[in-house]
Amino acid sequence: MTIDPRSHTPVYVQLADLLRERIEAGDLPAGSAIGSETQLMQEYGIGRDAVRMAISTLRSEGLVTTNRGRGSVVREAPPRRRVELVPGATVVARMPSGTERRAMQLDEGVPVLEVRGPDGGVEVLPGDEVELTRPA
Amino acid sequence: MTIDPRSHTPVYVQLADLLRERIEAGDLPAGSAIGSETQLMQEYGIGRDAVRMAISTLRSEGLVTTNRGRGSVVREAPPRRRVELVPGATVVARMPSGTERRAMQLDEGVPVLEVRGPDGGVEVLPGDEVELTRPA
DNA sequence: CTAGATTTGTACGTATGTATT
DNA sequence: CAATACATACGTACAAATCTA
Repeated sequence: MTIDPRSHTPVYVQLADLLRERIEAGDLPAGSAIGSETQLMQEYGIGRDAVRMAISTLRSEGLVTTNRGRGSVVREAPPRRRVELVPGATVVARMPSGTERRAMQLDEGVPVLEVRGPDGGVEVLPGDEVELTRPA
Repeated sequence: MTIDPRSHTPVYVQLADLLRERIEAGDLPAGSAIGSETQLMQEYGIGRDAVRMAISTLRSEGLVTTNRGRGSVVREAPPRRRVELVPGATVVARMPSGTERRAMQLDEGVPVLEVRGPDGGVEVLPGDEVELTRPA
């Protein structure tokens, strides 16, 4: 699979799709590097903008994490703990605000679960560490 | 509140924080325009990159939606329908993949709820249209 | 420990395409 | 048709964090 600069689909979308496939196929396992910006630029003959936008897309999908000076690696999702939803509770999923995300130390592309108990109390849980359950 | 280009916090983060505050304070109600890129560039004396990165941040938080030729407006969240979590079900929240997002016509910054029933069947729900409930 | 190379982050510029008004 | 507005994509430059020799 390669990239066609004359396609109607943007170059950065093509690169994002390509990398996403490789990740979901297990070709790029969790923790492995996806290549530096310079490498990807040269490998596909595209500009830095396109590379950065592709990586940004994958970051916002929670597929990779990026660190300055180190590069981007396929994200390793933390183990999920089961949280039982108590009777009378309601839940909504949403993205955290910037300050919220920094405070909870969430990676980009990780939603939160807002659980409202029957007493009206609200609890905000990291969406990548939790699996909600209703016991049988 | 204004923007300081010499601050250690990046200009685009400052602008995103500023606009987020105005949105959450109700100063910019749902449906209202946040101003064009050119307007924001001139108003704060910053470059187009900084403006676009700030808006991109808010988009990925689900706070605004952007349309080509029209501009960015504060996002109006659709009404949530209550979905009862059946006994024995489990739920995780995650971001949709690019193809998934396009197929479900989800705005940027909107997570999905992946509900696994006791029979093993999986259902993916739009995170902005659903409120999960466990009846009392 | 230091110096340099690598890598991403921020910020600017230009140009062109596409959708809406 | 023209003006406006965002999208894509290229370029440059410098800063900051990390890694390596």
